[in-house]
Amino acid sequence: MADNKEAIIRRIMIEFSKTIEMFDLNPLEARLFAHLYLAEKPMTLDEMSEALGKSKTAMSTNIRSLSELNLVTRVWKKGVRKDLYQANRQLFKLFTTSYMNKWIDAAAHQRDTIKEIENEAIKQLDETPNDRELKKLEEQLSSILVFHEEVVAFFRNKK
Amino acid sequence: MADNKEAIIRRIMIEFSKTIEMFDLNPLEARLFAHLYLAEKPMTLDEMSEALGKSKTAMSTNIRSLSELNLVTRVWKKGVRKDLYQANRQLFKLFTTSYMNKWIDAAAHQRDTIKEIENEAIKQLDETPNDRELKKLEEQLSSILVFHEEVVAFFRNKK
DNA sequence: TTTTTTGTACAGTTTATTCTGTACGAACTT
DNA sequence: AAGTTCGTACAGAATAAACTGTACAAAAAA
Repeated sequence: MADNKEAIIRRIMIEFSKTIEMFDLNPLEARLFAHLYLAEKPMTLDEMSEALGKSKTAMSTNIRSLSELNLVTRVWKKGVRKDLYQANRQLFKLFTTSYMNKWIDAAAHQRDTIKEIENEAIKQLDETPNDRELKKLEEQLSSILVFHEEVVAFFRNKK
Repeated sequence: MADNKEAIIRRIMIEFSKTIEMFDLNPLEARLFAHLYLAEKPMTLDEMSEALGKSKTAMSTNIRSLSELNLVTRVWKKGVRKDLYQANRQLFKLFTTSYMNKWIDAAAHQRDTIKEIENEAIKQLDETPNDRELKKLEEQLSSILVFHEEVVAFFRNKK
């Protein structure tokens, strides 16, 4: 009977982790979060290391990533000297927010870069207005820029 | 002057490819698409290989991935014996559609798997209704299932 | 038919990512 | 103060991903 529960937990870990990985987390980050989520209590680096069978160094680096994504929080508990981390619990909001923010930041940055290139092309086109190849290039840049703007708007829109 | 155009093309390739990679394409797939998009004409595997400086084998496997994602299309041209591929051109629709479909498929599949595990837990809970740990596990499964349903709905909604 | 050309499967190599063990500074304990 | 404990930086090892060259089946050309 206890075996059944263990088996269920193992399966949840595997499947839940897969889903979390879809949000661009590496496998260990995913398992770490899944474990903390199921544990429902703060854990130390040593405990995580023991539970997942990975080095403490790996816990340290991966818990930091999760922390930067606001997926876990460091908490204090009187009398406990080690760092304690716990999983934040509003799954959907948590993952979609950090995921979309990443998209928006990256896409906006790419858009700006494309815009710069286009400005450069326009400047050169001023000097040689009859350069048909350059003209075509500028048009392509324009369509790629529109694409980037649509992507940014798309994700902004979903928040 | 021709140098300027080359430089612009090179920069577009780099930046555009980065954006495409965000849609879960590997670097070569991304460069391949970017190149085909800028070329604005169908190309053979040998031409791509030459243009990107990578093996023909790599072209073959990566163009197939792009094709499966509906990002490129194989076309026929009278007199040309080799396979010809061209980039599809409605960037935004192309990328968002294939991206979201991938999300929806994967998330729905994960949801079903979680549902199965939950059914298993419920079945066991019928046999041992007083098992508080098992009860808690079932509740956790339920919340994870809700999460999955929200993810599926989220992406369905955006199409 | 035989010969050439084309696309791709597959094995092995190269390159990139992930993970571990050691080492060390900072903070706590005695 | 000296001695522990803790978290993490860093270099190297293990693992995974990407890429190449060889080989070969299918189709076209001779």
